[in-house]
Amino acid sequence: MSASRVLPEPWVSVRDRLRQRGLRWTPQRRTVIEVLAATRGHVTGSELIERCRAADATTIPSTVYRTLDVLEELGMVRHGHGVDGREEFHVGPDVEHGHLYCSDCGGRWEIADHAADAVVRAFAAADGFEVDL
Amino acid sequence: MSASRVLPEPWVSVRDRLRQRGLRWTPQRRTVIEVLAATRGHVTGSELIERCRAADATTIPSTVYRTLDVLEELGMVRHGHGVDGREEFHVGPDVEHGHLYCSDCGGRWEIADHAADAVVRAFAAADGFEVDL
DNA sequence: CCGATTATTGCAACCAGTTGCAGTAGCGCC
DNA sequence: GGCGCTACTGCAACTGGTTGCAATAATCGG
Repeated sequence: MSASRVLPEPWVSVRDRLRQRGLRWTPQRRTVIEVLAATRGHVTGSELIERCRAADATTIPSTVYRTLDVLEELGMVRHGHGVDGREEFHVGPDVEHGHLYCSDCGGRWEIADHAADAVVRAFAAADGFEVDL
Repeated sequence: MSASRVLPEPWVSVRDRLRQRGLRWTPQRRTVIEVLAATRGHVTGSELIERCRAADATTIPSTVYRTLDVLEELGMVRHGHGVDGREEFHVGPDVEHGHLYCSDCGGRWEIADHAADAVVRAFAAADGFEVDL
């Protein structure tokens, strides 16, 4: 239970990918990555920090955010901003996707693939833009 | 020059529209509205505050934000969040529009009308959603 | 295994924005 | 013109997130 489990798939390679880039594998990064590995879908910055603190009480916000920056560069997460402007992270390597927010109930849906396609095509047709959701 | 000029079109009526709703016309709101009236397109929250302070050094942030909330309810402004998650206000009564951000240069374009149309239609066709940009 | 290099951490100060509260002051009514 | 109701202001504390800097500690080469 308390023994260190092996990280699930996309995450096992992170350590080596960091080192290949001359970056370092630290206990703090390990904590963040373990939390992310146990997370699916979306998290806000502060949720993430809370969970990290649960795993290691000495966790410090700025370190978490900086780690997330690095992980984003590796393509392991993607960040965006919710309706309220708060930081939100998509734990990937997920498919690219967009969101739809319901102005009545505040809920959120992911944009269905075929709709996303249609949108991308719409922009391409209209202005020649290439869209990266 | 320093005499109080009459506010330009969409703004003249604000005072009365406020009163109709039981809201009040205060010097602070006047300042914000004058600044907005002199603004076209987009502003961030802090830009707005800076400009208000230039007009009246006693301006206080929370008052500005609260005034913006009220004005949003009147439909005079719309707020959203830039790529960096910072508050951004569209000074209206403008047409509805969306934005496209260039991931290479960081620039922003407004979404052309016909493209916006296409997007709205795409969602309607895909899921029956009604889109409010 | 040790020492040098330098990425990373922890901290503290700061920016943008929000919120609760007590005092102030618009506005409608007489 | 004065009164009362209550919306609004100013403040201070707080949330979420970012940044500069000195100290720390991964990692690499020998």
